[in-house]
Amino acid sequence: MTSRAVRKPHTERTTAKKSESSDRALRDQRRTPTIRDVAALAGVSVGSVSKSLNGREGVSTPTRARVLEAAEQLGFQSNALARNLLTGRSFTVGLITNDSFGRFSIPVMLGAEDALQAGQIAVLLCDGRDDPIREQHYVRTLLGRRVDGIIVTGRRSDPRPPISTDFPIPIVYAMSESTNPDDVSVLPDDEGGGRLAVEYLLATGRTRIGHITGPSDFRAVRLRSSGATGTLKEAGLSLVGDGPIHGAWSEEWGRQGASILLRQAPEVDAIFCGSDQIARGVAEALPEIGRNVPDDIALVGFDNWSVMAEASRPPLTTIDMNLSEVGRNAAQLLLAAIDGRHSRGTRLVACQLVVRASTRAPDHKYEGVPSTSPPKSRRGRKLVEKGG
Amino acid sequence: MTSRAVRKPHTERTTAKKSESSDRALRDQRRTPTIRDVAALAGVSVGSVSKSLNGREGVSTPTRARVLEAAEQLGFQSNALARNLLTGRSFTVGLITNDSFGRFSIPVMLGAEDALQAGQIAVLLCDGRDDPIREQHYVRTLLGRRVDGIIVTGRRSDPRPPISTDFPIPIVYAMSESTNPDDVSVLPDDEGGGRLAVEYLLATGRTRIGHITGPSDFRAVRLRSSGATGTLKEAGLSLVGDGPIHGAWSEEWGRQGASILLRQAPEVDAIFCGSDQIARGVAEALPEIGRNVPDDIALVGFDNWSVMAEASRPPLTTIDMNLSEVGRNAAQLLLAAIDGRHSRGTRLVACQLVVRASTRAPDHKYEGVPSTSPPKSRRGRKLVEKGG
DNA sequence: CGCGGTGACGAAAAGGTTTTCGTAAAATTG
DNA sequence: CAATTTTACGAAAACCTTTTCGTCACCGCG
Repeated sequence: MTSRAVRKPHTERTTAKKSESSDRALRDQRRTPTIRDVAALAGVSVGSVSKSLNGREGVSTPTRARVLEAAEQLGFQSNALARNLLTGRSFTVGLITNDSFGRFSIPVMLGAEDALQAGQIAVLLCDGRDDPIREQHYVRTLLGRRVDGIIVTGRRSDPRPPISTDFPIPIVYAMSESTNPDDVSVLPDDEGGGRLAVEYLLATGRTRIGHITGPSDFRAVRLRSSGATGTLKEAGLSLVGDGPIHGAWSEEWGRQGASILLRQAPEVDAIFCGSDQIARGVAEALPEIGRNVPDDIALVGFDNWSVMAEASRPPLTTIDMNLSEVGRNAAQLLLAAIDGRHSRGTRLVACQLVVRASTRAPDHKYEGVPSTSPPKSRRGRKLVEKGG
Repeated sequence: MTSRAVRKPHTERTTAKKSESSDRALRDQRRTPTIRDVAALAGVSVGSVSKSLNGREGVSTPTRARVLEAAEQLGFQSNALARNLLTGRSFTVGLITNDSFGRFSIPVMLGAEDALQAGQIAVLLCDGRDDPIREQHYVRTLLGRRVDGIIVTGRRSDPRPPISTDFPIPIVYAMSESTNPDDVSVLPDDEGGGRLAVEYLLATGRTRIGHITGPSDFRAVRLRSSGATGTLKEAGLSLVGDGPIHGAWSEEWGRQGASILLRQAPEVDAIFCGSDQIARGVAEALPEIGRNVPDDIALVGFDNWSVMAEASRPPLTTIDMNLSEVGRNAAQLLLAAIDGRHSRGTRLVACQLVVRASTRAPDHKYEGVPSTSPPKSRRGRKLVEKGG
């Protein structure tokens, strides 16, 4: 370093500043080192340190090496606060969840977190608790923190009002659609899931299919039903009994629903249920009524909630909503929007059939790999422009 | 504003600057307004705006009102990045989770988020996935973002190695203890939970108690067992059969375990299970062996996982670990540490008994409110200095 | 009327980084 | 060897806010 000072008279002032900085660094060693400390230790200016550390050109190889070594030695870590202030971006997005119970939004969150962190973006977690006031508070806080975007997730029976119109940063709604058709939403394809279930039952030779599901004021319930009935219709069939049997999202309801359906339509040979919980209740009740699963009656659930589907006797064939894929897609759309590539409308993520013992076909007719329908290439790419 | 300028000649330069800033504000209206824009609109300096907005003294009432109105009009929101850079604090903590399945760490997370946001602190979410490399990466990132502290949560069978020794910011481990006794950890009181279960069974007149639980290499399993056996010992009793029966964390194992236990000890009149899943399996199997729940055999689970405990037939009496309380405590300890009030050692959060039909006492002898034992005042305040 | 005290406000620095611009040295060319 | 280009580096501005300090005006009191 001395040789440098000799070689370059104009660095004298720098050298002076350096020793001064060194003193400071010595004085309080506990302080996390700044770029100035690195500059002082390497005997260069802060500008050169910045260039070296960020791989920019305009600095010679030996200098760069010296800087890198100094940074290493000091354990220097660039202060993101300062950098973000300068760039005006925080490299952070807000994640507002409204599903405290968490069963649905957790996989979505983790999928989103995964996709975002791959883009070097951090996630600020906010639990909105379905409280609009709390949510607005979070939105304000997030704006104050200059997040680059916001993901809103939550399980709701119906589309939700948008957080705000004319918002300064991009928003993506995951698992909960905004009522504003210009907003970007990502949802599981509940209707496609219903189709998948019935297609598979038909393919395994079942024709007298019943449907026990959740409350009819859930949009997902209506979509799954319409997917199921639509597929039946195309095959010239319809649901046995008096159509979909609506009740609560519980095993208890599954047990009740089973006996109701069996009374309405004793000829039933397959039941498509609106959730794994319901399906499990049905699986428990059927043997008590004298029907065997899957030989007498095949059973398909919904959610692929493994702890339910696997613990059921027999384990449940079910529809997986690919929730983490929903989260990943939402995050990718948000990243694109942050990057200026805006989109609009609702995007559906395809569901996937997971086969377990509750539908093992009595005649083993169905040998295909059902989870490849719909084709992989369409997965998560089905874009439906709705409204507007 | 003009009157101001007249009254105070020395503000002329300011006035000039003001119009210049106004031009800038007009030029690109999309830009989020800064404190300078507010200052320009209100006709005061940025310093005065800062004082007005933060409720500091040194600014007259009319001026303050004018500033507030200007800020309102512009929708001004103070840039947290700049403020944090100045204070050196980010008012953010990192939350590293290692329980991707989420059933345990989600309530902890939400409890922590709740407590932190009450302290105006945001939460950066990181999914460590039990991968040390990934975890280290997150730690680096978090340090770069200058978080004020870190909470590490995760479900592990045993204490985990600390993230780092000699760390510049406070760390609290929640639901997973650090092997370093100087670190701060918050855990549910599994042993106390075991005591609670057996105390209640004894109080309802059961004396021939069996124990079916999870894998013995889980620390929680050993603690729950020892709580149970300890309480029995104090009553001059011991577990029936050959002691704790270990198996998997599944309903399937519960079913198997039930028949094993019944073979070992046909006289059993109560079973304490290591999880609700196991208990539910037991509840399913017992009637098939000809034993009624709760009349012949009382059943207590662990976790209070409502979807399991309530769907079981009969619904399960169980032990609630107060997980969100664990999270809240962890957050409060972290806030205290950030505030300079450091602590050390492991803190246990008391469990709580939740009574449902699986233990309804045949003689209705037990009428107390069991969930008040241990006393509320002790909840979450039991501090155990371990190690060192 | 003059003096001191007080209150209101502006100017400026600080916080750590990136980026631009200017300058000096080195390298290249004729 | 002179002239020109290239390269390397330092200085300084910019990002936005908070806080301190200095200054000016006004009020009250002697």
